[in-house]
Amino acid sequence: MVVYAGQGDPARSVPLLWRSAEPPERPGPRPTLSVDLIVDAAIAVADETGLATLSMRAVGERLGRTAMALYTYVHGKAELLELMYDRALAELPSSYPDDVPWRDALVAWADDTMAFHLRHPWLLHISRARPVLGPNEFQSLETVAAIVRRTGLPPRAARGAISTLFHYVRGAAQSVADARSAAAATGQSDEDWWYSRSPLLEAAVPDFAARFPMTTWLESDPEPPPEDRTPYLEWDARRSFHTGLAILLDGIALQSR
Amino acid sequence: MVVYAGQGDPARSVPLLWRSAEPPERPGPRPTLSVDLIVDAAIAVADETGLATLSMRAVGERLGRTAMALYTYVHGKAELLELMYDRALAELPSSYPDDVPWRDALVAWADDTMAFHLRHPWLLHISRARPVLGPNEFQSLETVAAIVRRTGLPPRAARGAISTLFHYVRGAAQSVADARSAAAATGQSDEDWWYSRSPLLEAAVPDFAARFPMTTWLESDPEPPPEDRTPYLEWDARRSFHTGLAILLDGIALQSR
DNA sequence: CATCACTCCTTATGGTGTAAAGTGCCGACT
DNA sequence: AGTCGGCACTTTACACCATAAGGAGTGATG
Repeated sequence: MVVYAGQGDPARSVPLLWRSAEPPERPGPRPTLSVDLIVDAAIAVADETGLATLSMRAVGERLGRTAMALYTYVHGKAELLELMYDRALAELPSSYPDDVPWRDALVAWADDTMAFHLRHPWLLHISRARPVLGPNEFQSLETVAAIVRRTGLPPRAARGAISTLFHYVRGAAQSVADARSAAAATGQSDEDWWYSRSPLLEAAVPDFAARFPMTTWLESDPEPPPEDRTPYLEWDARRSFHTGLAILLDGIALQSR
Repeated sequence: MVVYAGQGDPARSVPLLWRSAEPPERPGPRPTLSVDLIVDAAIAVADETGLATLSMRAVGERLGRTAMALYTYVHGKAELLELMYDRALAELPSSYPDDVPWRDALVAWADDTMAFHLRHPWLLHISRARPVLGPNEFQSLETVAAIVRRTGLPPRAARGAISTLFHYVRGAAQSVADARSAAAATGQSDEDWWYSRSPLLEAAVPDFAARFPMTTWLESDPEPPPEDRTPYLEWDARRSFHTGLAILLDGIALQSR
C-alpha cells in the first residue's frame, strides 16, 4: 500500500501549507495543541518506527492525547501526510554555489537529497503523482532548476532532466532504505539472509549455472568486500549510486552540447 | 506502507516457488483449491482493485471460500505476495533477438518492462530489497543481462548498468501508475485537479513568480498538448520516458567504449 | 469399520481510520 | 454578573484487517 498526496480538501490544505490563515480569537477553551506540534510528532513517529506504524493513535499518544483529538487540527490522515511531506522538505539546502561547475553542484545535490531521504525513508512511500503544492516542495524544485538551468538546456529538456534526476535519486534511496528496513524487519543481516537461502536454492535448482548462464556471468568478478561493517546490500547500492549518477550526468552533458 | 518480499520461511517458499515438491497421496478430504488457483485469484484482485484492497478475505471470497481456507496452502499474506510476484514475472519476454544492436534491444526491453508494470501496477509496491529467488525473477535478470553483455561492459559495470536500468524503468512506471491511480482515487482528472487548486495557490501565494523564478522559467515553453485524450500527467511521463532512457543509454555507450 | 491426517469453518484478539455524540471550558454578549 | 454558544477533547462504536486457536466433517488406508 502506498499513500497518495494531494488528496486532501484543497481549500483547507493550501492555506494550511502556506500558513496564510491566522486563527481568530474565539470563545471556548484554548487549544493546547497546534498543527505544528502534531506534524512534528508525526514526523518523529515516522522516522523512528516507519510509516506502517504511523497511526493517528500513535501520534496522539506521543502528545498525550487520544487519536480523535488530532481531528480538530487536521482533517484526516491524508492531510497530515501532506503536511509532513512538505514540512520535511524544509530540511533540504535551498541553494548551491554557482561558482562551481553545474556537474559538481548536481552531484552535491544528489548526495544531499539521498541523505535526506535516508533520514526520512517514509518520504519514499508518499507518491509524488499529485504535488502537494506546499512552499517547500516548490523550493526543492527551484533549487535543482537553478542548477540545471546552468547546463544551457532549454526549459523542456531541463524538465526532463530534472524528472530523471529525481527518479534516479529516489530509486537509489529506495534501494538503500529497503535494504535497511528489510534487515530490521527480519532481524537478519544480508549475509544471514543469503546464507539461510542459498543452500535451499542450490537444492531446488541444481542446474542453476546451466539454466542461468548470464546471471552466473554477472556474478563472476565480485566486488571486493567493504572495509567497514556496512551491510553488503547497502554498501553496494551506495557505491553504484555514484557510478550510475555519472552515467546520467554524462547523458545530460551530451544533450546540452 | 510497503510490502517486503523475501520474508517468508525460506524452507517453505523456495520449494513452493520452484514447484519442486510433489504433494504425495494422503488420507483426508481432497483439496479443492491449490496454490496456483490462489495465486491467480490474488493477482486478479490486485490487478483489478490494487494492492491496498488485496485482503485474504477478498482472495478467499473470489474463490468461494473464507480467508482462513487459504492458510492451508499459503502460510500468510507475505508468502502469497512472494508467489504473486514471481508468477507475474513469467509474463515478460524471456529473450530479445541478438541480431539487432544492443541499444535497440534495450529500448524494446524497457518498453516491454514498462508495459508489464503498468499491467500489474501493484508490483511496484513490492520492494525488491530482498530478492524472492524465484525462477521468473532469475529469468528476468537473465534476459537483461544477455543484452547488456553485448555492450562489452565487464561484469561489474554491467551489474551497475542493469541496476540503473531497472530503477529507471520502475521509476517511470511508478509515475504513470501513480498518475492513473491518483486520478482513479480522487475521481478527478489531472486537469480538474489542477484547476481546482491553482486559484487557491494564487490566492495564497500572490508573489509566486518572484519567489520561484526558476520554477516559473521551467514552466515557460510548455509542451504542446497531446493529440489524443491521454491524461496530461501520464502523457508527459510517457513522453519523457524515452528521452530519459536515451540519456541513460548514451551514458552506457560512453562507458563501454 | 475404525483411524487419522487433512481441509475448511467459526470464533476471537488486537490492530486500523474515523463517524457520532457527550463533557466541560471559557470568551463574548446581554 | 450571568448566561449562552462554540470549541477542545473524550468516549464509544463501527467496519475493516491478519491471523491464532480449536472444532467439524471427509475420505483413503489399515
